[in-house]
Amino acid sequence: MGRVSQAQAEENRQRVVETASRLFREQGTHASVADIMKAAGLTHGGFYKQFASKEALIDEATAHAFNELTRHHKDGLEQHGGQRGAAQRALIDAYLSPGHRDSPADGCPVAALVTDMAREGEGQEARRIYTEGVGDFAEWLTTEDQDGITRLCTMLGALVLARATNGSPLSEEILTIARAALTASG
Amino acid sequence: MGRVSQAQAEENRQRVVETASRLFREQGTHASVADIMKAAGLTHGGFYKQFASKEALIDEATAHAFNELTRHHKDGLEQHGGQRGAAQRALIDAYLSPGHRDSPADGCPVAALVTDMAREGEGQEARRIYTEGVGDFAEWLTTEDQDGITRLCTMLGALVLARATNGSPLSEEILTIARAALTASG
DNA sequence: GTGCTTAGATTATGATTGTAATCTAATTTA
DNA sequence: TAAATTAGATTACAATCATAATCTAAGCAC
Repeated sequence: MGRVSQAQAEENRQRVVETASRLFREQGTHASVADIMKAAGLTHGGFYKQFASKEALIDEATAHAFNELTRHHKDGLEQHGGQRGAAQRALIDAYLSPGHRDSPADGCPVAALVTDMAREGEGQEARRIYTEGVGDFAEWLTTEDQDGITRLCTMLGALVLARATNGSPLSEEILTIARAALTASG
Repeated sequence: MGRVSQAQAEENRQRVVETASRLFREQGTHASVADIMKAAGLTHGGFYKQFASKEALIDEATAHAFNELTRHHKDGLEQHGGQRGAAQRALIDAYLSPGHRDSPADGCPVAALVTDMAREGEGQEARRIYTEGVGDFAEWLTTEDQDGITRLCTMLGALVLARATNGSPLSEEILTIARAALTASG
């Protein structure tokens, strides 16, 4: 195939970013350019017409995932009529659900990318975005009587541990116990 | 060079396992066979004289790291004259120290491998060992008034988040706040 | 509508990967 | 000590990777 309209091209580019954002969360940033392009319905050679490098895509895909996360938090707050406490409790329940554990691709990027970011170079834009996102998430989780950072650590730790032990009874236990601990205190 | 004594060969093999155990924690299980062998002072071609596959090495290296962890816990308990509470407090302080954050290679395998294990196939021996290790660690952290699983989630979450945000002030904050939260309650 | 431009397909490149065969020198074993 | 064995080095292989040049058909400006 040859050329495509500007609008179509922009839509395709956006689909690549979305697809990458999902595959990176699912497989890590080692997910190959070829796989991403194929999953987006394109061929790998065309990639460099739209992106300067794979690193640039990682940056954009990370930003995209965190924008989604912010929107998700906003929506949650709206759905509970602006009541922060209720929205937080609902978030915790969803965060520590088997569904979220089993679908990292469209789940929390803080959890899905945590190890990839730790291994990324310190100068990467993706890391900057990630760090900013962690701060925002922690702030969002803060209540009068409990710190958001601690709550985030417990939630995230439980989720990644439940994923790593998935398939064993321990995985379910982790989700249940962490949910109880988090909803009891805050 | 040609052959080497059985004792030397066994020592070399063990060094490969130790080196792999460190590199996997530092770089993930994507660390290449060639890199591991080079770091162990050998050439990559000889690898398959000692190991059936890379997967077999991942299994052995994971087991090795968890044996180290168990020994570390035992030593900690001994150093505090068998007083569980004191040993636990010391462990938490060390776990959430900048030193541990900055040295994943000889740090906790539960934290370092968490994402790799989540992405590993469910049939892998390494996953079985990992899951078992998580259970042991949680049990070790249990007190009369607090569940070990929750404490482990908070500790591990804080460590991996501090690593992912390393270089920013938030990273230090995460360590400090999580340490305070964990030592206050238990 | 003609021609310039370009998104995406095709193909190529050099690096790196896991795996394996072959070689060689030294250790075993007989 | 001579023969059989084998740990590790060398080399090779097919697959996969990020990147890039080239091709081509269609959009777009004139």
